[in-house]
Amino acid sequence: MKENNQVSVPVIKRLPRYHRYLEELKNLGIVRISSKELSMRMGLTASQIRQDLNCFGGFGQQGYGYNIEQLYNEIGLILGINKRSKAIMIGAGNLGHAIATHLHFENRGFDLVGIFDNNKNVIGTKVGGRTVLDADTLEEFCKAEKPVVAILCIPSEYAAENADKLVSLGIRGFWNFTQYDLMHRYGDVAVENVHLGDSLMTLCYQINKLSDSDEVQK
Amino acid sequence: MKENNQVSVPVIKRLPRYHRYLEELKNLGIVRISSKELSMRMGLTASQIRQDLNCFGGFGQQGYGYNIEQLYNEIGLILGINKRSKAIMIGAGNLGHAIATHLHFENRGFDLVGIFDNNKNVIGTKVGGRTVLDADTLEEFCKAEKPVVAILCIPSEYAAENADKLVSLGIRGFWNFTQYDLMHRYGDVAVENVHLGDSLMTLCYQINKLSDSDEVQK
DNA sequence: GTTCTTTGTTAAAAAAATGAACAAGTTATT
DNA sequence: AATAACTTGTTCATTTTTTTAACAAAGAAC
Repeated sequence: MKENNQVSVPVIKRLPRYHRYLEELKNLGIVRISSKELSMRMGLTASQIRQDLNCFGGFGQQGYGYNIEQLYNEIGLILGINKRSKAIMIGAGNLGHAIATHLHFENRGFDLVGIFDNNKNVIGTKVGGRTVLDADTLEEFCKAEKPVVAILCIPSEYAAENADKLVSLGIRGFWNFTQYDLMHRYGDVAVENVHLGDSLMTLCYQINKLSDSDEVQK
Repeated sequence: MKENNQVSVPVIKRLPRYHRYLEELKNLGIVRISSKELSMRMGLTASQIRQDLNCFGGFGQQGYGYNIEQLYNEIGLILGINKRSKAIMIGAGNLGHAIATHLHFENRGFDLVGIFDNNKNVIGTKVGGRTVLDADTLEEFCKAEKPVVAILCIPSEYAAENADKLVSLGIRGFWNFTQYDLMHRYGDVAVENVHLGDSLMTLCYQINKLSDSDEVQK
């Protein structure tokens, strides 16, 4: 139970995965689980699980293990997904459209309260039950609604100017789908990048490495 | 120049980022750059850049630095994005549609040669200039075309069965957009996960941590 | 030809992640 | 009630990764 000092990023990144596995176990009707059993299901070590969880508190009991529903809720609390921070989306193109309709924001701590675009053909259309708003009304909207997170689904070349403007309008975090690197640009602004192009290139490297080693074996 | 021993994953994950910065510099017409200058632009140390690049070979020259175009090409070669591995997409829903039309596969080492779905309403429609094929013809298609990578844009509950089948049909890598954890399931199969839900939860954590520390300051 | 720059490389130190071990508390069994 | 079997929280050790520093060697600039 050491909430005082900062928890490392890799630990945080593992929390959603724990959450997913616990949800599945919960839905299977299983009540308790030991770190050992969970570790085997998840492909980790029991030690790592116990240490990860212990960054936030002792949720288990000796001889018993962890109560699945309780641990599931605790991790939800740690992640803060029970709160509903307001999010807006900038860019309602192909990708924005898919993100807006595909993701369950409400299960992950957010409310998607506005979708903006500057394309006259898109403004006014419905995306996942929400009407796409004119980007010109963004400032007005932000002053009224005070969203904290912006989802950037715009071409990379417009990322910097949009991000600067959004920060000035009170945005405190970005879900960044552009290639542009927002990190290190602002002080106290959270940035979560989804660089799909980078991800695809990484896969490319892995594939080529596999076929290289195939050739070596022959 | 130590190509013998395995290069660590974090290094590989940084390569696409170097590639992006170099492309930008190239487009600006800049010819050469030192590790020091690049480090300042990218928010890294010069030492780290030199060490990363040196995993693959000596691409620079003392007193000169790196030739941007050459380094750009070298990193492309390392990643293998000049080859064109065949990829297929499974699932042409919202997300699949967006991925297929939004990403430039051909710049990242892949050719998207087939898109499959089992929804009769989607089969036969065009997605990014490609006709969506019937999932029932997948086996036949794979035997003829021999794709190496599958992009999974299907609901998580169908991920396991589809992945097993695809591996048996010769697929050697997955770009996995489902929540399902494919890792550790097969031996020599590359998996690149894009867990959007996890990413959003991580952002949620960061946002809440920021506002917590705001409250502490007050 | 001298000075300046900057790499590739090695080494060392620091930080972070992972794994092993165990006392102490809980549950199950006899 | 006593004993055995489990399993956590926690500490310590190991491994991995990152960071930093240093410097000979080689090209660039003047």
